[in-house]
Amino acid sequence: MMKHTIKRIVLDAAQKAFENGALVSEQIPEMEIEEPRHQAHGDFSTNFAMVSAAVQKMAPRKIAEILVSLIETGSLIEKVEIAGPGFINFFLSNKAWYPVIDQIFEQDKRYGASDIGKNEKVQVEFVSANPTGPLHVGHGRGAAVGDSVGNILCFAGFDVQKEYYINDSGRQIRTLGTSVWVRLLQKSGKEVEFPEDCYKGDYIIDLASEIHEKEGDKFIQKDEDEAIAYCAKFAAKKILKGIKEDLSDFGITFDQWFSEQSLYDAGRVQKAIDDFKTKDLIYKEDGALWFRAQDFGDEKNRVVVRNNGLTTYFASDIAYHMEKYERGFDRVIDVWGADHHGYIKRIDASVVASGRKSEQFEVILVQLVNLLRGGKPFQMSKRAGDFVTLKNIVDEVGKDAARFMFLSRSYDSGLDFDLELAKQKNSDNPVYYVQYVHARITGILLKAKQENIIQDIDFNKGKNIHLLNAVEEINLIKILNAFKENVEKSAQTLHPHVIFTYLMSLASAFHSYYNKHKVITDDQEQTLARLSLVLGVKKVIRNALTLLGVTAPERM
RNA sequence: GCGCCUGUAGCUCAGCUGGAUAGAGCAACGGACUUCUAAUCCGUAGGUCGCAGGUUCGAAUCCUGCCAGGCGUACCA
Repeated sequence: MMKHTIKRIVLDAAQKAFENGALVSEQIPEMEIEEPRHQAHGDFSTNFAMVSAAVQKMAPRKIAEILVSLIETGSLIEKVEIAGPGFINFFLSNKAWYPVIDQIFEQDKRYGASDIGKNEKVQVEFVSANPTGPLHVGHGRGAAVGDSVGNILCFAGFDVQKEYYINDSGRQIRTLGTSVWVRLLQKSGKEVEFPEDCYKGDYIIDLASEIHEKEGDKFIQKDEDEAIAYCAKFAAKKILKGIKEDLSDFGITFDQWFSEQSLYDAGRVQKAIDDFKTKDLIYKEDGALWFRAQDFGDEKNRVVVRNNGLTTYFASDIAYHMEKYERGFDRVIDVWGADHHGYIKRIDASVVASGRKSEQFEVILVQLVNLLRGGKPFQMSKRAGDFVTLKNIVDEVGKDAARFMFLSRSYDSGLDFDLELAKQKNSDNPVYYVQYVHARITGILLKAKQENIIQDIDFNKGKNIHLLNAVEEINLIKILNAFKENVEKSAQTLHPHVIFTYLMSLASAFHSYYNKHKVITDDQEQTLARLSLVLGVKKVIRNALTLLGVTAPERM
């Protein structure tokens, strides 16, 4: 919001300059107010003079001089300088920053929230793993990203719904049933070879044991199809329950669990195909029905109904995405693993074909997780069945460390996740660095309460803010002020690691301040000012951690 | 072959809707605990931003072409 004020000042000065004839054109080209990297360049800087050079037919530095002469310095702006090729640098007075603290106290849990979303209805769909096995590390990263993106969009003023799509229909469920059934037969003492294309994990054997305990050997006599159907239903239900528990332990809840089967039951898949047929977007070839995806930018046309009469996964996905927009979402965001990237264009094609804009469909492609233990790679092969589950990870390193690690860098890059490192309770592990700030501040506030300096460790109004004059204090306030911009940037780019980076810089500034200045001193008035500042820091740390789904502990 | 992602300090990565001297953590080296939690801080050292062109007053950032790595390229899900 500070940026806004500066922009206003620049625009006013430009207008004045035009009115008194110093500038020849009233045109204002696209200009930036930015925060310079170096302190020597002030708190804010604008490239106005440079971008205006062409329009004004004047040297940038000359334009800068005209503007600077019209900008009043005084209470808020300490000084204005011209630098380099024509940057105008603004140096703010300490006083200009104090309102930030008041805002934190006033807005508390809403501090940093934005309204850029304008209540737009957005759906974020993530994880959506097949209920054929437990969630693994890759799902964990997708879950952390999807959940945080949802939180951040919500905080930025979007109307967000989080959804999990359950692929409870189709061949993989039948394969699951077969897998369990074969294990069940083996359990009953039958010599049956385990099929190559079945799920090999130990959890299949566990499921078979459960059925065996409940039902005994009764399935050996039963009709194969009937038995497999029973096993499939039993296993899928059980596995889905496990998935829900694992996600819940990971701090994730969904607004809706959407069943693929329900699309078939409601006739929506057929309806989608019929709809495309009437638009002449479907044709028959080699006994199969094809969607003209190529007409909408895909590399080739895609099958929706196979020559055996069965619909493809793509067919139900078309119906599913149509359904999303019919539910009223303006924007649909899917979080997928990078190995599905070839699928984007085809869904996009179907979305456009059904009358929506391409911009209304976005995919967050999360690159793969490379699991390590003490620097050595871990094998994760679903085929062999010896993969590391999300539950393993959460049990071993904890929810907070896992989530923070998953969000520590952009999902555009592959992630090395070292279990040994995530487990360490020291500075190698960034989650402690940040949580420690929250705990440390709580410690200070508790001490202040004990000494009767404050009534309660949480209070709702800053005191003696004007006494905050140390460089480190002003610096901290500046970072606190930047929280909202970071939320907005994170929401606009759909990148939660922006919040991670922000947290690290705030934590660093706080630890630095803590080591240099004592909060509680003999100077009562100053102590109150500093307590207000650190409580402000505490609130912002909490707000930011909440967006990432990480807890803010009172003590560690 | 084609498509998506990546290539920045010894390692892991920020910075990428163009801005002024490219940042952080780890590792290395040297310091700071009688103090509100040393799970911390301060300092030193470390870089042809994969390579080559182009656009621009200005390029790690945008465009083109190479090179390297990961992933994908089904009438599977």
